[in-house]
Amino acid sequence: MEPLAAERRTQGVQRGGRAARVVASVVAATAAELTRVGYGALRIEEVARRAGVNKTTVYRRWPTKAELVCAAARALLGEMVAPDTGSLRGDLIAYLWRAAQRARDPKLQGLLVTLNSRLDPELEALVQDLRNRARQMRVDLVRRGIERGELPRGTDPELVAEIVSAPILHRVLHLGEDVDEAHVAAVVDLVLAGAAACAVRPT
Amino acid sequence: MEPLAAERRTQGVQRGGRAARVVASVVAATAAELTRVGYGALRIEEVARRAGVNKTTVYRRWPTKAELVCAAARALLGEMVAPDTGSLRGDLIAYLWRAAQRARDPKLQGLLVTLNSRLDPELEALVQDLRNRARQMRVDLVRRGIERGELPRGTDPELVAEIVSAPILHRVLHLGEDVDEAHVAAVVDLVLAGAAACAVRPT
DNA sequence: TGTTAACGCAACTATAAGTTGCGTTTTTGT
DNA sequence: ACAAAAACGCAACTTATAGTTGCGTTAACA
Repeated sequence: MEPLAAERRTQGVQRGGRAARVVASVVAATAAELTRVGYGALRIEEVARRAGVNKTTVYRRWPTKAELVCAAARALLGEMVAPDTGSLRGDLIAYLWRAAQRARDPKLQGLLVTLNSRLDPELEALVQDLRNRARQMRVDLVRRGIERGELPRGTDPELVAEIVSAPILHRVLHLGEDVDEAHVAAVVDLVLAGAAACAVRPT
Repeated sequence: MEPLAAERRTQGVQRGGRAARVVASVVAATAAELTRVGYGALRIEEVARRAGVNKTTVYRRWPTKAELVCAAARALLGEMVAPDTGSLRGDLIAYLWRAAQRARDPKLQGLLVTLNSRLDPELEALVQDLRNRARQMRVDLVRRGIERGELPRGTDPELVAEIVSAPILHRVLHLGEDVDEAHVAAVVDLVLAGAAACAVRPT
């Protein structure tokens, strides 16, 4: 029984060989071109030229534009590791600041804009998965803070996680504006104060 | 001195005549096609077919895809009127609930996704303008609440406006998820409680 | 009612997408 | 080391869509 083509495409690439070099350069070129011209105007031939390979090579490994962009996203968007500073306030500031930093990385700019643009149903599944992981990490941070007694029992961790992260994510992902660490801290402090005073109950 | 072509394109169309009908049907078809296939795959010829006109008619009035989408956005995205319920809490809930409702309108779906996707620099100016107006309206609501004494003096109205609106806008515009009125109220209540307890000073 | 602007239609050019066949190079397995 | 298999480069090709042009026709307005 031979391995499926889909597996060979993304995993079965030999480490360090020619194939690995091709994949790496095409992925980098895809991200660069996405930043330069965006998804709609992304031309496979130009990606190939920029990567120093023939366009048939790109077409054979990634038959569609969506698969190419998915591969680039998987390769360049590594998992975030959960912070653990000892306090909820520190964890939230650390997490949101790192998330903001990453979102401002010029190399990831076009890729993130593309993923947030609902351009292809095939990209949506990947985006959903990435978002769910990140969201779960945020909720877990808040839940841990509640268990530590930093917020009242009965506080809804999902609501707090959403309210504290949305202002930062909305700025950097949606508006494309920058944030500084003081702003992150101001948001976290206001929301934590609200949660402490409010004690919203999960429905 | 004859009127500029650009003015004739969007304004000088005679009321009720054939031209007005053409503009209206093309604008509607553009929005519908944006919802169906998105900006990247938007084909002028298909818009024309759907609008019941010839493609040359569309090309003559709107030479580029971006101008066509801009015109559709201007025609379909009317100004929001500021709420005035007497209380800051009521104003914020009313504003955010209406904004969420509008963002969920199926006819506007594709248009809003397009405007949020940074697909064309020509669209960005329009988007910036729309966003700035909306943002200013939210800040004014909060500022009025502070002047009424509903929040402490020294509260930063821009920070509060951002934190209270981002969770809702992030959900409906960025994530494409739905919100109910109870959720809007929960967000507003938590943020107002935080602002009351925090009294962040503008820098 | 005549003048003008807008529209419909058909044909055209140009560009990009995507495919195929074949020879060459690299990797892999023994 | 050497044969088999996989991946790559190259050139040529088909197809599809974008966008333009010229000309005859229709509808609005004074």
